[in-house]
Amino acid sequence: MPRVRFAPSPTGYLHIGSARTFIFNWLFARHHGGTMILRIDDTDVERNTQASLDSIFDGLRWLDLGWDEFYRQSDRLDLHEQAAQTIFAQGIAYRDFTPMSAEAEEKSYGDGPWLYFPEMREMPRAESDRRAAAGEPFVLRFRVPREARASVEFHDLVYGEQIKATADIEDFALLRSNGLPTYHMASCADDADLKISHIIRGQDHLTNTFKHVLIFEALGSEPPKFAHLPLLIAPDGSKLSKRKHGPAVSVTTYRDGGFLPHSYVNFLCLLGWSPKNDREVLTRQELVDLFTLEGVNRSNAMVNFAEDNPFDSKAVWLNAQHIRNLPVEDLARQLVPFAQTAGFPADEARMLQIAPLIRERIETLRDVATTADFFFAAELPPYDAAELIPQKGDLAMAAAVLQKAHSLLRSAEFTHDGLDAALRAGATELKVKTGQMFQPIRVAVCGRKVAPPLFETLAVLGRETCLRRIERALVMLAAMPQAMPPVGKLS
RNA sequence: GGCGCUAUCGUCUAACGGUUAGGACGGAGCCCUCUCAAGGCUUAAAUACGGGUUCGAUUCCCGUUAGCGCUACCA
Repeated sequence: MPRVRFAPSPTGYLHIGSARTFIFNWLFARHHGGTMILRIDDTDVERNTQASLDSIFDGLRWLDLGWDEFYRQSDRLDLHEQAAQTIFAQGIAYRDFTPMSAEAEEKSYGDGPWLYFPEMREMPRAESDRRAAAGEPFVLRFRVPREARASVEFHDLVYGEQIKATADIEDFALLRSNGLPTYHMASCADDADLKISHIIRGQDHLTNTFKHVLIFEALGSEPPKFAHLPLLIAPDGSKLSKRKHGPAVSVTTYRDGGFLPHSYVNFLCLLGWSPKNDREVLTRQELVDLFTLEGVNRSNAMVNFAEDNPFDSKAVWLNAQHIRNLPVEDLARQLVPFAQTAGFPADEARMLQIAPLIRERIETLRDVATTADFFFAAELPPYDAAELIPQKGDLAMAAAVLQKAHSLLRSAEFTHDGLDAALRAGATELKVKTGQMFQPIRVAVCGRKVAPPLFETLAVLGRETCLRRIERALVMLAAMPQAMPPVGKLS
C-alpha cells in the first residue's frame, strides 16, 4: 500500500498550488487504498509563524479531504541529527567552517556552478575534529561523489528518466551552523523513516531530487518513487506569489467567496491533470476512481484570474454546476451562513423554500446576498418607480395592473398554479400581454426587474408581504409626475 | 552565467505517426421564455519557429526562440 505525504512549511499562507499538491497526493492515496500523511516541515524556525500554520489547517480542513497520519518535523530533530551523523560517519559528509558572511562573496557564479570550497572538502579529519571541538561553527555538507560516479539518475513517474552529472551538483548542506537540519536532510530522513513510497510534489523540486537520491543512498535506504507535478502559474506567466497576486492565490479566498469545497477540488484537479475522456464535472468518488499519475501533464498550468476578479471563470462555472447538483437540503444548509453574513434573518426552513428558486441563478454561495435579498428584507430598499412601467406600456397601465393584481392576490390561492391561473386571467381581462402584467408585479414585489420566476416567488413571499409591497408600489406610482411625457426611445 | 523542465484555440485540455486537430470555460449569435437564469443549437478561435526521420508528422530526433524551475546554513 502506498504511503504519500503532503509536507508544507508554515512560512506563508496555504496557497492554491500547495492545495493542489495535497489533493493529488490524497487522490493517489485513496485511489490505491494507501495512507495520506500530513507533515509540517518546520525546520526553519526563523520563518515559521503560527498564523501560517493556522492558515494551512484552515485551508486543508475546508477542502474536507482529511489525512491519516500527522507529524511535525520540529518533533523529530533527533532523527534528522542522527541521520546526518550516519552520513558523516561514513565520510560522505564533511564540515565546512567557512563563515556565513564570507560565503556569498567566495562562491562565484560567473561561469558554471559553485561546487564546494576545496580547502574544506579536502580538510584532514583530524583538523576538522579539532576545530569542531574548539567550538568553531560549521555547516555539514554532503560530499557529492564526483570521482566515483559520473551521474545520478532516477525515474520520475511524470517526467520520465532523469539524469544529472555529478559535476553539476554542488556539495549541499545537511546541517546548518546552528545544528538544525536543512530541508534536504530533514525531508529525506523523515521520508525514509516514515516509509514514504511515493513523493508527489511540485516540479520546482525536480532538480533537488538528485540530491535527495544521494541522501537516501547514503542513508542506506531505497529511494521512494518520485512524481513531480507541473507548476501553477499566474496569468502573466510568473509564479504565484502572495505578495504579487494577492488573495487570488489563497485558498481561503475561495472559501470566503462561496465556493463549495468539492468544486474547488474539482477545479484544481483539472489544472495539470485530465481524465482524458472530456469529462470535467466530477464527483469526489469519480475523481478517486479516475486519478492516475499517468494522467498528469508536464507543462505548467495557468490559473486564469484577473486583477478585478480573483476567480478563474472555469472554477466559477464548475461551482455553479456543483451547486445545481447538490440536493436542495444541502444547498439550503450551506447557504444559511452566507445569508446571515449578509445580514439576513435566515434559517434553514426559510432557505429551503428559497433555494430551489435561486439555485440556477447563483454561481457561488455568496451570491445569495444579491439574489435572494428581497426574500428577507422587511421592507424593500428604494427603487426607481419608473421600473414599474411595463414594456410598451405607461403609468396608467402599471397602475391598472397593480390594482388588478392587488385585488386578485387577496383571494388567490398562493401556489404556483393558483397564482398562474389568477394572474393570467387578470392579464386577459385587462387586455395586456402577460409580460406587461407580470413585470410591474415583479418589480413591486422584488424591487427590480431581474428575479426568479414570478409565481413561485409570490408563493414563497406570502400573501401579506405581496399585498403590502404592491400597495407601496401604487403609492409610488401616484407620486410620479403625471404630466411628464413618456420618455421616448431615441430610435 | 551553469544545469534542467516545458511548448495544441485567450485559458484548461484531448488526439500514445494517418482525425474535417476533439471537448470545456470564456466570447458572439439563435432557440426556449413572464424578467433573469438554466437548458438546447450554431459560430469564431490553436499544433511557437527552422531543419531532419518517414509514404505520411501535433505526435519521433536536432537546433532556435520563449517561458518556467534549480543553482541558500529557504522550503
